[in-house]
Amino acid sequence: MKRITITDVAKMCGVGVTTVSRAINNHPDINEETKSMIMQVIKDNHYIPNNSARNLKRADSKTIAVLIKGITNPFFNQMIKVFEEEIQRKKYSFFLQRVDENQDEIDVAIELEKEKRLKGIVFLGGYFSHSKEKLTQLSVPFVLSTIGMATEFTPSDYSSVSVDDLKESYKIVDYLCNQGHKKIAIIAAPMDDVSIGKLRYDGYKKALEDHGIDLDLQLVRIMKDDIESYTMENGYVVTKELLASKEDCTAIYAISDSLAIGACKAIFETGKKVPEDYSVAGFDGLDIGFYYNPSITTMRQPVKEIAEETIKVLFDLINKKISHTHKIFPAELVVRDSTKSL
Amino acid sequence: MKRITITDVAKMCGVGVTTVSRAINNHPDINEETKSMIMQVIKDNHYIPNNSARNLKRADSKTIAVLIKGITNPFFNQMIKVFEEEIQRKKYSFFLQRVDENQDEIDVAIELEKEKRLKGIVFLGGYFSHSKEKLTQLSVPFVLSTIGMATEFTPSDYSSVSVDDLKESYKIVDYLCNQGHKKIAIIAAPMDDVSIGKLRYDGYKKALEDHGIDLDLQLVRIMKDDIESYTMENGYVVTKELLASKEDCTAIYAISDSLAIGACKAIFETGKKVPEDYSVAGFDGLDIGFYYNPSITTMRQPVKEIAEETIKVLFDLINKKISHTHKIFPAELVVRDSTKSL
DNA sequence: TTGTAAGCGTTATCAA
DNA sequence: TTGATAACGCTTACAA
Repeated sequence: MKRITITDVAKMCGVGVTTVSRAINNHPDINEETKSMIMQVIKDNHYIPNNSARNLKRADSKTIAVLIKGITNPFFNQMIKVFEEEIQRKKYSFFLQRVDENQDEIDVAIELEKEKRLKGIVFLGGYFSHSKEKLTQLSVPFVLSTIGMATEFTPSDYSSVSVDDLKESYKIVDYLCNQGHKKIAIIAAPMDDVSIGKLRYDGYKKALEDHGIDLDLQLVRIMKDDIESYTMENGYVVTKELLASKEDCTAIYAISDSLAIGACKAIFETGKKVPEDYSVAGFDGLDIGFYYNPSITTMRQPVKEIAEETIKVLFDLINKKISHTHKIFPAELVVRDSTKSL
Repeated sequence: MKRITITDVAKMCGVGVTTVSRAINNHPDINEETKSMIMQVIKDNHYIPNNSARNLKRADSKTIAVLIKGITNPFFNQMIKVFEEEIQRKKYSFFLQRVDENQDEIDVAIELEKEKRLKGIVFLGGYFSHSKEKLTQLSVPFVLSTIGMATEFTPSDYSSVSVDDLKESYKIVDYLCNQGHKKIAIIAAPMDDVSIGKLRYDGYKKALEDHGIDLDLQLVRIMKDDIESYTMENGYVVTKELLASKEDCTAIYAISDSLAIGACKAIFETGKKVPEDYSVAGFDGLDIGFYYNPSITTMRQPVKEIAEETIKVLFDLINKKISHTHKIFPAELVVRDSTKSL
């Protein structure tokens, strides 16, 4: 099956390629009749323009790319939907690009920017520890969404929209303490995580401190790095170990809802109950936390608002209305059935 | 920031563009020294080739695209991982393209095929009710993965790898019947679903029939079409209605695990228990089914095997080793805690 | 081992 | 309102 090009279409119609191009791209300077004639021929012959050629020639393209690291993370599911809606509402097209766990998202972004003549980029997931020099290689506006950064980084190099992971993490641990828990284990990220993993852990430490509870390193359990991070499986394996160690604790704070669910399963398997024997709390506000039995106490991130604001900031950046900004949304403590007061 | 092209690099290096191209593409006919010199210049200046130009010029490209409809479906998560591994093992590159719920996947495929000079395509999700004429517009090999088709369709137009949805669905309902259940409700797909939704429903009907149980339309509950299909929320809402209708039943068969979990939640909310008051069974074999409380009885699809075979079939097609084939894998009945015998 | 030059399929410029 | 024609940035004969 030979490929049919714009030239072929032009010949069939007995017009020049320019005219065909005009018809395709809804240019004004074209006779309505010739246009509809051309469109008919195109339809009949199933002609589809080659995007590579278009992108090559075009100077810009009204597309926003969303780069997402860890596409399996259910937390991103709802966000993607909102991104798509918002971007299309602005009459831009939306392009979702998965980036591999061990790929550099900036490299991917630069490549894509050239290929698709992007107007803007949203980064989702990952740690995002890049040098300023690297960042400046991106010549289109970009926004980090729900990628909390340790504050030592100078925030003037990029824009972001997220919750204050440290503060919100503090809140839920604070809640646990107020319920009378003193021995609170945490399922945390490996220490090389300088992003949300570190921030949530810091919030945990600070809350304990403020309640006069000494940090017990035996209760700090790190996700396995040979299992995908933040997953149910990881929470399950880590909690099994914790339980087996006979370490004394009344509550487990998992830094994601998925981890929390894995923790619950591990608890059930040892014949114990949630929350009767152990209170379990998560973070994120995933749907499954509501459907789980018991439903999971968590900090709910306002995903919809975050996603909407991300796009708003991005377009403000594109339209040069603003310089770099950092929007922080509050999370909400959702108390459900997986925690009890002592 | 001016864009830097291959010509710029060539000038900087004092060589021709061909030589630079050779360096980039690991061509053999190039002096090692000039090559490393060029690569150094490229690195220093952060030159990144424009993919649109490459794709435009290249005749073919060793890329396989996976088009997926309903990317939020957790069932696809594991498959994607396997696809990526397998494709990279064959030294091809992997491209994941999301297709919108109301987009025509064939159109997307054709466009992409031109743009990226694809070697092959995998379709995941959706109903895939396309005419033969439409199918022939695709000029590269493709395979439908886990997209069961009603058998009236002539299978000589495409290849597929999946389970026998009708047969496996029959098995789990048969199991329920053997456990003494006679009033088995089903959470099924809308009747315009001619794919797995219909097949699984047909399996249910056949199993009941073989057990001499009359089909009770009051127990056939259809997913809401204003809620995303096959989701926990949908199962939850539908089950709430079922329960409120006071219809008599002892078991609920949901045609996906996510639906089953939603069903459980609805049951809990009315103060009833699973499996004591209602047995609940799902389909797919999602991880969450294991972690849920109670763990969910389900038909586990061998996702890894299916994904691997999909790629194998695709490459056989590409290498012209075979003509269209349809591989069927057996699913496995996994009895867990959400069902009991009467 | 290297370089020149001809496309790949579009869109944009400019003249008709 | 139309149509040549020149790019866009790259790969690849072909020639050197």
